[in-house]
Amino acid sequence: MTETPSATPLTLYNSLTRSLEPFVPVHSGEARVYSCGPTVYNYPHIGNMRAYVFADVLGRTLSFKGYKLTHVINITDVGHLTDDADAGEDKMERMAAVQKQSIWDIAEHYKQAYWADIRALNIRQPAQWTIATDYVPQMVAFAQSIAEKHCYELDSGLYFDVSTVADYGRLARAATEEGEGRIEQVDGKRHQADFAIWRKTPAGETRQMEWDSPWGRGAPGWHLECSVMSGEVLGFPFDIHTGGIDHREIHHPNEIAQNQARCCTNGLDVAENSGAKVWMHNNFLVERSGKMSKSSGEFLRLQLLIDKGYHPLAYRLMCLQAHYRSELEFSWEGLGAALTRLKRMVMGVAQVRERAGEAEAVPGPRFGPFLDRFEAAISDDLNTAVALTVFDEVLALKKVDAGEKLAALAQMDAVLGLGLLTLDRGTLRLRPKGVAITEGEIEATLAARKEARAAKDFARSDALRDELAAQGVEVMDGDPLGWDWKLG
RNA sequence: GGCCCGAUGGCGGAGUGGUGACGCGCCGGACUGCAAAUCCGUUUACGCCGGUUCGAUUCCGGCUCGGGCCUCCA
Repeated sequence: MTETPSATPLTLYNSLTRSLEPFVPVHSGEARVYSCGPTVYNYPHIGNMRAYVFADVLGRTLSFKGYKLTHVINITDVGHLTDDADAGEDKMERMAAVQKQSIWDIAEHYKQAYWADIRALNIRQPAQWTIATDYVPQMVAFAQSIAEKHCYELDSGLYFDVSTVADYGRLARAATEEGEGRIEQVDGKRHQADFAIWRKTPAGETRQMEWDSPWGRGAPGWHLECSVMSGEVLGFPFDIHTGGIDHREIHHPNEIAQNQARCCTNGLDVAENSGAKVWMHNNFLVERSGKMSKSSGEFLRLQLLIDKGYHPLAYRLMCLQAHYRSELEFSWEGLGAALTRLKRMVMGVAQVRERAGEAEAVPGPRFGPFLDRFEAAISDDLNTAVALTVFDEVLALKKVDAGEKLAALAQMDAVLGLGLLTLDRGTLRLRPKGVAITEGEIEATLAARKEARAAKDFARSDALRDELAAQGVEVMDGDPLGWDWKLG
């Protein structure tokens, strides 16, 4: 019997070719990944966070496969307009006006909120966070380098002529011509798809964020930022560029066009010409009541789930149960299901930990086939849903060495990122925001109930249990914790 | 109008040309004073109509329904 000695090759879906491709790093043994991060003009909603859970699993998988990972996530704090007609307001400027704060304060506040969510979801820190406003000089330089051959100037700014690069829009699979004329046109644009590289501050106005440039005072275009930051930090071409599936239509095709111009290449027949070899996009988290849209006003924040008593890692598990390229249906019921599963996993691992003791161990041959299947699943375009089932199978194995089992579980959790080796049941018991009862009161009532039970006064003990239930506390005699919050 | 995607059991969600993943729920059992928690076991599916095939949920065509993008969004 030959154990599979060689690791399963990593296969990833490349949006540019719309096909699964074996991962071949640009630099041997390395993986350089750039992920489109948030525009920090508002809180992220849980759908936004799915993109970072996805990017995190990708990064963890690359690490698991032995690649030296360099991951960069950007923070956009300027230039992202409220619409794509190059005529809208800057999102940052608008929120600053609404909240009567400086744009810098807005950026800082929402950046911190985003980072809090990143931590709560056990998303690993990237090698570098790039902040757009830190790269303005480089953006100007980038723009200058492509201006002559690929851009033209209008009163409102410097525009990129999409006809100057081959295969514009191939990523989106969109026709470049026609157009229903449904978006507001900017006077003078040569092609509907042309986009702003530099937006001039209108005469007589002053923006909170503006810089000098050869085209006058103004701000960089949104698409320019990602081309500049990814190229600066990772170098063209780098391995993988990730983002939400919505970016596949506009933002990334524009980024690719800029990269083609910058690299002085033309056609996209050679993947390197797009700046990144592989473009990956996660699908949306959807909610039946409508799309998860910020502009619709209300949206689900991670903090809301926490306030209701759902541990954030239950949301991460919910994401992992589905493939990143599939739409995922959000519901409270589904989130509750994930929390229940997470609790059981955590309890199972805790038992293994107890029996394993302190001894370090490595998984023996008994675990080989399982770990192979785990790796095969994760290597198959990140099939976390199947990988999870392998984890569960290993957890359920009887009569195996606890230390070895723990080591096997640890290897898998390093990819899943659920923190299963450090979490305990108590940590998952989040206090819902709405409840008034204190834990001291709960303990007191539980003590009284214990006495009643000892005295076989079941009427009283049941009454006390009902009393707790009415306040959102569920009594569980056979559970190590003894009680838990009831979720609405 | 244009481009694209999907349709799997109560819910979510994998996957496959032929032995019906998995999770949660339900049901049964163990445990419990009774419950809950936990553990064990069990149940239900592949939108409709054709075609290819020895055989299709899986491939092809049509239909119906749903969704996304084309306008800010991960």
